[in-house]
Amino acid sequence: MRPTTKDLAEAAGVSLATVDRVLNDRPNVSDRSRERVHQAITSIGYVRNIAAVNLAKNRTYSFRFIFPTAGDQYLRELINQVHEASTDLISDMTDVDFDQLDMRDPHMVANYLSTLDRDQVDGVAIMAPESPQVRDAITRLGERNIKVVQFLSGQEKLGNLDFVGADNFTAGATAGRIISRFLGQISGKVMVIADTMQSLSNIQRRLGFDQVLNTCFPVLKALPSLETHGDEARAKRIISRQLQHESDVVGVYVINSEARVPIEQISHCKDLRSLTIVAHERTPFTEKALLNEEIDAVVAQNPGHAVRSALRILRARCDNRDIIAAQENIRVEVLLKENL
Amino acid sequence: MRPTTKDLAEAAGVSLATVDRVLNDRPNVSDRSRERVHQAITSIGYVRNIAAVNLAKNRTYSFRFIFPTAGDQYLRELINQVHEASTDLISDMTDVDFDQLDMRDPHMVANYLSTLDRDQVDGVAIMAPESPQVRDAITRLGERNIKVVQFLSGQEKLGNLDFVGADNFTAGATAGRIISRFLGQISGKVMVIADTMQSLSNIQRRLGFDQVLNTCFPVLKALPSLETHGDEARAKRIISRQLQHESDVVGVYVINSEARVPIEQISHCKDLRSLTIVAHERTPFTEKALLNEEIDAVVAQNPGHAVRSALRILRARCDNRDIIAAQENIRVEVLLKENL
DNA sequence: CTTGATTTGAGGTACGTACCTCAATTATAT
DNA sequence: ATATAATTGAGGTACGTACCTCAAATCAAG
Repeated sequence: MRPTTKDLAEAAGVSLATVDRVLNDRPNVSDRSRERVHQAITSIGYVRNIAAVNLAKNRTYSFRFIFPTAGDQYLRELINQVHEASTDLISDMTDVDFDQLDMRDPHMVANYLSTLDRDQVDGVAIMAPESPQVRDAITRLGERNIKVVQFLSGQEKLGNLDFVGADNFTAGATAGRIISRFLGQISGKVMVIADTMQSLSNIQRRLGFDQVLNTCFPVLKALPSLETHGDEARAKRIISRQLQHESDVVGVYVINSEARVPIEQISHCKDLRSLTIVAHERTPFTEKALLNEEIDAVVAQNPGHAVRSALRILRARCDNRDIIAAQENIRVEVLLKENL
Repeated sequence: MRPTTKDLAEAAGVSLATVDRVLNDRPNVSDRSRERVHQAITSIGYVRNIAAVNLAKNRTYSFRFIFPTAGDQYLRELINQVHEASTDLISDMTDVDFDQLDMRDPHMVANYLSTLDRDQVDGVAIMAPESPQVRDAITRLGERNIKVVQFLSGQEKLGNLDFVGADNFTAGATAGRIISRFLGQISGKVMVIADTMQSLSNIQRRLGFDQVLNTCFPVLKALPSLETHGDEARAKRIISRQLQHESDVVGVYVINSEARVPIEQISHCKDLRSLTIVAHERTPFTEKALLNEEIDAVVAQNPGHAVRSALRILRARCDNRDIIAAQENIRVEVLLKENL
């Protein structure tokens, strides 16, 4: 049988009340008593029974994901994963929900965050772009003791805020290597398409991509980023124009997670199979395109892992527990036709 | 507040005792009462409080991994992961340990399994090759109500036994696509090296590999598998002989998880960087070789995920809970220099 | 030594569920 | 209708921890 607090009290030569005071950081304990309890903990190998703690505290957890309203298939998949996590965690005294905000209005986002109440929400996972207002609002969340993790965006480590998501420089570099190795000795130009280059994630991916192409594969030239702003008409215009101007495009890299629109536009001008195309994130579209061999590889981060990781981190922060860094590291995955 | 058994009894119009009988499948409950309780469960949304259940049952879990004695770096990493999981789960009333057996002696393995006692072990994760004796012993473990998952081996679904591990056909096919795409239009022969081709996993990887090469990349020819039997001298002999006989070897595929020995042998005869090499599993050796660009890609399954997945499944089986299939699916990962 | 503050111990209740006993009620077979 | 079996309810204890109160013991300062 595992030692209990009672055994611990006995081993430390103090009363249960004192053990309780030490374990829960209550005042009025002499240094000597505290020391003796801590020694006893290691000597008899006492480990708190979490089930009993949770029961006694009768604590429930309530976490919320905050997503943008925009977004196509990948966002939908993230929301699915939140739903799944929600049903999985219900027996764990944890409620999970989400909200969607228009991230183009930082003032509104900050406003929303300032209305969050500690009585209703213990922690939030927020997928929002950098902005001073939002940053301040997040800081004030922390002051109200609402835990925050930055979710798949930002990553500009503000303070000691937790971040969940793959490293975007790595993701871009991985895309760069795949596109280059798949092209072999073929030389030419590579189109780079993004929704926006304002976002830190996209900038970092671009940096990683360029670094690999420049240092390892100088026969390839990466063109300046085209920004679609999520606008289908604009995408069509700028993509077709570039394809007319540049004669020897041999590859395409779609930086942001919603690859459907740009690649559909390219398919109107060129045979996709004649290009080497790398996109990000597994979606119904990228899956189908991989199977059709219309695109060649997808660099992805597992959305289910990301959601669960964010929740584990929030939970650990609420309990003042350490997080297992190795487990929370979101990998940059490479998906090919075969390993979907 | 969440409804408790008391609320449930009230809602169902029965006593707490009857609710308890229904929830824990005890005898002597009329169909009518059972029905009313079940209806009340859904109508008030009752969910068992797991913390309280665990506390009341005061149950501890004890799981054991069973590994081969042989093996090099990948096995060591698996053992590390078992240690980590062990410390992570200690606060979850779960003990985790492992044993190593000489898998070349199926009789001894079967014997070991037959000595396992339900009082000491609730479940085992076995990494053992197929064999009639072992299969029988596993069946008898089930009869003694010890839960079993097949771990990273076997996969010949015997009965409804759980399997943890990536699909090996997929893994081989993925290796095939990478090696072929990386070679581009280069034609030539591809060496295939394994420790043994007796193992089902290796056979399946080879099948997947051949399928991709044959159907998509006919300019490449995969040579017959070389079997090293884990013997360094033998590896040296057969590898150098093949490299002398076959003039146009352009790629190498190492099927089994311990790539160190075969690739070191190849390096004595050829410049590794002039070959396109794909191996399996992330180990200190493959990591270093990827960074040096001596090997080009690694097809891997995350050992930490695998260990945790096996433990989650064993735990779920002990509690007669369903498993979340999506979460337990071990992915075939592709590792390049950039996304290590 | 006295006074007041700090520290300690004893004992209680609570959390939600499991599991037990025993008596009371209801259903079924004869 | 009676005997027997099946079902139900009431009430208890237990799990390990948190958190509370109150009195007793110890300590520090004057």
